[in-house]
Amino acid sequence: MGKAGTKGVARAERERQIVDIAGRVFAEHGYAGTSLTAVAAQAGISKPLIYSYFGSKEGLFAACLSTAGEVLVEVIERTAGLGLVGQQRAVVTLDQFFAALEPRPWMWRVFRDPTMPAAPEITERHARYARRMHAVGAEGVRELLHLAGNDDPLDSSAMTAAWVNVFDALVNWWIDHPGESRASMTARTVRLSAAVFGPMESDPLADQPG
Amino acid sequence: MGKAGTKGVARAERERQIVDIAGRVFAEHGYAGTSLTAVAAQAGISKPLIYSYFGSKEGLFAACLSTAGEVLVEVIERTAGLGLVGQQRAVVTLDQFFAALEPRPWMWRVFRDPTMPAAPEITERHARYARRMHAVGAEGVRELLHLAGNDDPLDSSAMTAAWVNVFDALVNWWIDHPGESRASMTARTVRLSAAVFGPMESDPLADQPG
DNA sequence: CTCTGGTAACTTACCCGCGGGTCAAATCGC
DNA sequence: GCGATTTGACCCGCGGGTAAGTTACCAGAG
Repeated sequence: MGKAGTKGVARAERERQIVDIAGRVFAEHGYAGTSLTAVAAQAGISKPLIYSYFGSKEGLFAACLSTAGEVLVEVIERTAGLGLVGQQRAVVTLDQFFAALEPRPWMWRVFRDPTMPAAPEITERHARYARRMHAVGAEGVRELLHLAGNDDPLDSSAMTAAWVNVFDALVNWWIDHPGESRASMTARTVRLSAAVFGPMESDPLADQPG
Repeated sequence: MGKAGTKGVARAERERQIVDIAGRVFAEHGYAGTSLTAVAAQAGISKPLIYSYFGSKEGLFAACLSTAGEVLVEVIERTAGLGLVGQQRAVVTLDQFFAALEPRPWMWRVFRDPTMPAAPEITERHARYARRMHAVGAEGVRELLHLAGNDDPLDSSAMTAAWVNVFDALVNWWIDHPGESRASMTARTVRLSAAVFGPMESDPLADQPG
């Protein structure tokens, strides 16, 4: 594009901007289907700048992955700490996730990208976040199964995978329906949860943080 | 590898073999992450043979996709025709899918490959199968929601997406646990379904086809 | 039964563009 | 001037795709 030379954008700020745009592209086409030329074009900068800041395509993806992982883990652990149970816990967790993903929906898809590189640096980092999130989800699932008299660990494992994918479906459905607000999505999950598990006693969202 | 010249394998048989191996590789690495060189190596043949039979990488994927689509649509439509409802319908459908996927588990992942090429020839073919499957699933979901007094079409759409992903989770969990037989998977879904929806009145698998 | 041509089944060797990655220079703020 | 920021131009391997030749099988002709 233009000439060389600084445009007065500090490194930290530029890095944030690149991560945000790269996240969007990775989310749309997957890691394997994304070219850094495309990312650079989207960001309005040149490819070598990305390499100068992130070292490699994997490095850039790792930065996006860390951003996503930090946010998602924070949300799920904070929500789990509220001490809710059952249906209410599920609905509030979803609501908090929608809130966290509203500004950057790409985080979810990047975190679950099936074409993620197999480099140990990436897989280990991903596994660290995934393990923490999985632990929280599995705890809730065990609780639910225990109430039904089921303590089979493999049942719990399969059910946790199913629950995570329900999550995934709702987030993706939301991304595919940009007209829906966070509030309307949460109301929807309340209705759907009631249809599956039966109605709840009280308003599940009373006194929840914004 | 060896010399040129026919090895006495008829075209139809070779095509089946290539589709089966390509399906496995596509399922493992996704369309975007798969190279035909790798597929040819796996199949023990050379790359031009694949091109001579399938024309292009997209053509090969289309063949895998059609194989998967035909099988999956047949299963879901046949099962829907049994006239079951609610929990029983869900469990029996899963059981029939496990049976159909047992010999070629790659079919499910290929059909749901998010890195699938965007060529109209592919997307249209996929959409045709997906629409038929989706229609069956959506019908069951509408039924369930209607019983709970909910007739919102968007709720139904979101719930159908969630249900399909539950499916996806269980199939992938199965693929990741090769020790599990179809029977043990089905027993597991019965237990999990009971934990979520409450126990069923009768044996859901009485008199079902093998 | 053999010879011969045709065809179907294959392979080696290659082309070419795309995309990851690098170098050295150019430009700007201070 | 000096360092941080930024770029155009380039290298190179990988992977999709192709051209042309090689081998085996199977007619039918003699």
